[in-house]
Amino acid sequence: MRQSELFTKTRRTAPKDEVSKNGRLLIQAGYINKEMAGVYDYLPLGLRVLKKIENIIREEMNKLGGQEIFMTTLQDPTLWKKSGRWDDKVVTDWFKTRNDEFGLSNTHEEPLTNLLKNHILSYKDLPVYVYQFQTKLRYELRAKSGLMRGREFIMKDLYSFSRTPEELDRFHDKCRKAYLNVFKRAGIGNKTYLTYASGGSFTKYSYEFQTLSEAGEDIIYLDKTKKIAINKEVYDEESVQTLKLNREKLIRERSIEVGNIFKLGTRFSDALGLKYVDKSGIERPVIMGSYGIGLGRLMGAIVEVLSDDKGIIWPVSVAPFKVHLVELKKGLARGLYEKLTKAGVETLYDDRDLTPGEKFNDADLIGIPWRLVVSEKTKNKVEVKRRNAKKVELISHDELIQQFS
RNA sequence: CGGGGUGUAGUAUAAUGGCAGUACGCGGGCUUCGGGAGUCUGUAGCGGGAGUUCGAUUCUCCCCACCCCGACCA
Repeated sequence: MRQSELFTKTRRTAPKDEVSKNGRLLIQAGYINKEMAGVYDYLPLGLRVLKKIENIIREEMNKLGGQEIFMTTLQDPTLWKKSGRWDDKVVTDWFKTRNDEFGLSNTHEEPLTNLLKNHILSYKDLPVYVYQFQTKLRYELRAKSGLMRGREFIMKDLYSFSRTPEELDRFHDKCRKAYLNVFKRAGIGNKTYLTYASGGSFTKYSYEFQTLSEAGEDIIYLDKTKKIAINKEVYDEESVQTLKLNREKLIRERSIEVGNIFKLGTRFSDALGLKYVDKSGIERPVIMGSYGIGLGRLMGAIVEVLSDDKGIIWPVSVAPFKVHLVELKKGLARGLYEKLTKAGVETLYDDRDLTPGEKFNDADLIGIPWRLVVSEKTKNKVEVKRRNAKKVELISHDELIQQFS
C-alpha cells in the first residue's frame, strides 16, 4: 500500500488521555482511535494487525476441530433468567437495552447452549467444538490500559460440548497446547505462562495464560523452569503442593491475562436443558468448557512487550505489513514497490514527500519488522534493516525479492 | 461504585477577573532533503449549564467527559 494514500496520520505527540504504552503508541501511530474510555476503533493499520491475530487463532482453533460461527449481539433475557445470570447483582457489568428488553452480548454461554439443543440429541452428535470472534460488551466501571481493558472488545470464545469429564479433559488439554501455540505465534511465547487460577464451581483450578509485563493487572508466582505459574488469587500452601512446586523457586511477577480456559461442567447444560442420550439410552447433561482470548488485549499485550522508546516492534506474524519501503527521494522506489507487490510481499510504501527524519521516525513508530530504504546513496541497491536492529545491509533487488517472497 | 485529579485550536501546551499566546499540524510562497529542516505568510481554540461580577476561559455550584488509586472483573 502506498502510504501517501493511507488516510491515517501519525502524531508527533502521544495523546494526553492515555497512560498505557499500548494505548499511546497505537493511537500515535494511527492504528486505533479512541471513541470513549475503553472503546476503540480499528483503523486500516490496526485492522490488519487484528485480522492477522484473528487468523492465527482461527487456524489453531480449526486444528482442534473447532467450527466457526457468528452469534448475535442482541440476546434473549429469557435464556439468562434460566441460568440465573440476568440479574444485575449476579452479572454486574451488563449492558441492556431500554426496559431490559434485550441483553447486549456480555458472553455467549446461554444462547449457544440453547442453540445446540436443536442439534445435539445423541452421544453420536458429540463432541462438538464451536467458536466465534464476536464483540463483547461489558460495562467496566473503570476501563483502562488502552486496548487491554475495554467496554467493547472482540473475543474469540470457543465452547466445548463433551459426553464425559474425561472427554472434556482431553480437549481441555489439547486446547491448552493450542493456546500456547497461539501466543508463541503471536510473538509473546517466551513471556507467556500457563497459570493456575480460581476455577469457579466445577473445578478447583482453571488455566490462565499470563504474559509477563509491568503493564499487567495480575500478580503471579512463577516457576520459570517448569513454566508454570500460580495466580495470586489462589496462591497458598495447598496450591503450591498440588502443583508440586517449590515455594523457594517461585518468583512474583506482574502479568497480563491474555487468555483463559475453563471447565464449565454442566452449569449451563443443566440450566438450559442441553442433554444427550447415551449408548444405553440414558439421558445425560452435556459437559461443557469455555475458552477465551481477547483479541484487543492480545494486541495491546504484544505492544506492551514488544516496543521501545521510538515505537512498536511488531513480530512478522502480526505486523500490518512485512516490509516498510522508504524512499528518500520522490518516486525513487516505485519500481521496487511494484516488484515487491508482484512477488506477494506485503509492503507499505512510503512515497510521501517528507524529510528523511520524518520518514524514519514514522517507520520506527509504526514498527513494521523490516525497513527498506532507497535513496541516491543506495544506488541500485536497497538498504535493509530490521526494526529492532541497528545494523543495516545493502543488497540488490533480486536478493531482496528472493529473501522476502 | 468510593476517593483524587484534569478539561484552552487537529495535536501537545502557556498565561490571564478586562484584545487568549507558543510549538507542531494544516493552506500558500521560496530555499532545503540520510533521523521530526529554514524562512515569509495564512488558518484554527477556552467541554455544557447556572451563579457572582460592570465584565468570567479564569472564581463558585451543578452536569458531562477523560485520567489516576481502590473496589469489581463468567
